[in-house]
Amino acid sequence: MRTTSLTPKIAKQIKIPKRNDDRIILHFVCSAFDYDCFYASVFENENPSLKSQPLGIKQKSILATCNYVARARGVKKLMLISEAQKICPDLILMNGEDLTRFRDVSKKLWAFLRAHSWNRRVERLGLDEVFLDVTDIIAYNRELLNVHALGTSFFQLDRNDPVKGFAFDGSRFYGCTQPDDKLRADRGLVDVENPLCVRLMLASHLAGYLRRKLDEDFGYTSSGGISTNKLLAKLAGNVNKPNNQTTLLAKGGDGADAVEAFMDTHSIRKVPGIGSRIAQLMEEYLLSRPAKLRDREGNNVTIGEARRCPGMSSDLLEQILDRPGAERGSGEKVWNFLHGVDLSEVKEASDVPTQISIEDTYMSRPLQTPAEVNQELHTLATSLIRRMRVDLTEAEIKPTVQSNTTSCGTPHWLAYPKTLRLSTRTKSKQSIPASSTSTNGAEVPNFSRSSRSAPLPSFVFQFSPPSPSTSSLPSTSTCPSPATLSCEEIASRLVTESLLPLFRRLHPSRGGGLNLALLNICVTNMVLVARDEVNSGSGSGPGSGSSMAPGRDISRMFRTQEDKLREWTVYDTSPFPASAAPHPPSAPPSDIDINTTSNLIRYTAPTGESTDGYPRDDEAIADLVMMEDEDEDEESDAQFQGRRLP
DNA sequence: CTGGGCGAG
DNA sequence: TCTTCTCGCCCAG
Repeated sequence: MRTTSLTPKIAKQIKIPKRNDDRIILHFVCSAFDYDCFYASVFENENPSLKSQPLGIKQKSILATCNYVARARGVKKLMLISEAQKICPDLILMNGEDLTRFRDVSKKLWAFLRAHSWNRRVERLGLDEVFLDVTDIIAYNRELLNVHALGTSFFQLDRNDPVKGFAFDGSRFYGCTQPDDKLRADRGLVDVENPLCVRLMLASHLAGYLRRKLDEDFGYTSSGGISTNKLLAKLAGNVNKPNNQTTLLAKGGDGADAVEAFMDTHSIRKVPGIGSRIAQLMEEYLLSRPAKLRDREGNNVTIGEARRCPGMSSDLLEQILDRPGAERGSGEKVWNFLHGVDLSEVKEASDVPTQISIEDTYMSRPLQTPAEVNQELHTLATSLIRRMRVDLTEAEIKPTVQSNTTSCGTPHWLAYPKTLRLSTRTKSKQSIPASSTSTNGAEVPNFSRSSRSAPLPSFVFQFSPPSPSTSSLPSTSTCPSPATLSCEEIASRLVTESLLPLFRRLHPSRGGGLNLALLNICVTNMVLVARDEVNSGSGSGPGSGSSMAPGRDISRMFRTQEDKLREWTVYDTSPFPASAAPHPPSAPPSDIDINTTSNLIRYTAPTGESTDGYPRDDEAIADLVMMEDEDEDEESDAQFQGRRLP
């Protein structure tokens, strides 16, 4: 069909992307093998006696993952619980539907790595993966290197403190390399004349140090990849899992391009950034072309095959991938990937997420009645409010990570989400797997989510002590705060005033037979609060912030290197004040622009009266809801308000 | 700005 | 049986 009619442009010059070796990128995967093994590791760390027993993590009716004791007994991840229990009757099952504990561990590990960065380029991917751009640290340490005493080198982790760091043997790589010619006498040795080789060697020792600390200090093993961009670092890390690292060398022992050889062994689906949709489109094209690629089982087109396909080019790929809504420039992006080139930057660490969402699925028993929906929305909304308090607020005095105490300062919001979104999915009888392609025009009505959004009312920002749910004490005992509302109270109001109107927009038909397999609620569109002079004490809402003084606010985000590393030294456990007194010992890097750190918007609080935009007027929203309600059937409203018990 | 698609784990 | 529970980016309208 469409794709097969594409013809390579013959006369056009094909540009071959050139790798850029300026950067050094590290990639870590904690408790590798697969991401959800991380879940098992978290439970094992909470309760070490589990390590010797078969442990499974369940989510709904399936086993999300299991530890290696369980795997040795034949239990597999993604198995049905019933099946797993048949195979292994003494399987210990933990519920992994609530991700809180995994998030907490993930944050801790991420904070550790972040403390070692000099440039804030520390990007999280999922809960258990992190990229670091360590170009600057490596450049600095390369200058320190004494080529005549490589064996007794010292890696400096802090520019301002020559003692902070570790000793290493600079004549060798740490961990594994790729390629790794075991027959060569110079295996693992460094070509001192080659600057890139030296930088990769240094990075291998840094990665090794960080992985050792992750293991020793936190109890999490990890795999690591070391290369010159995110793509290569990530693929390299896959080579020696779960508890080792791989440095991708530019040249093999024979001087051939090792990166290209390395890339060519992978199937295109292994490339992060080439997902199912892109891979499918590429395969449709490639498998219809050369005879060699055609009649073979499985669509495992390799990178080498795609790259060497006659006429293949950035432009051809752009055509192949062109479809309504397609990302522009993805042809060039994929063409770059095929050559081991990835121009994307490691994003800077951000203190606030761009969205927070909570969802639950009801596959085995879809929700049918509005009363059920009401009940579930309440549960979800309560979790969402709790999460907002955890992830979008900060106590005035920041707790130290080691002591793990939540200090009793007046918490304040770091950001206000502007938008609330409700998504649902109905259970469809004939859910067609993505692999089956519609042959002509008629797109498969692939069951997917639909959503509606509305402004998030500001009463959700009424404060209360941090996470009363996790405290064993009655919530009144600590940090009494004015204008305190519990998560449940806020959730109830949110359901009736915002979520139900949204739900009715999504599902105008009344009565039962809703057949919902998924509910998701999400807050997004974050507006960062300038948190300088915190308006402590007030039940701060989006309108109550004082005007900001951006200078101090930003400098606070760039604490000095000593400050950050101090968090991880054994002897100094003193908490540092969050907004310490004027503290400009080392100026923040001038090249950092707050606008590039995230796509979050800074919130400038109006100094006087409220503005026409944000913050909104609750009453107006309430009115809107009332008006909408008016043309609704009252009986059905009563159904929505009703609480149904299981 | 909204609603959907895709890609990551 | 494409499963679970997310998060982020990008697009068109």
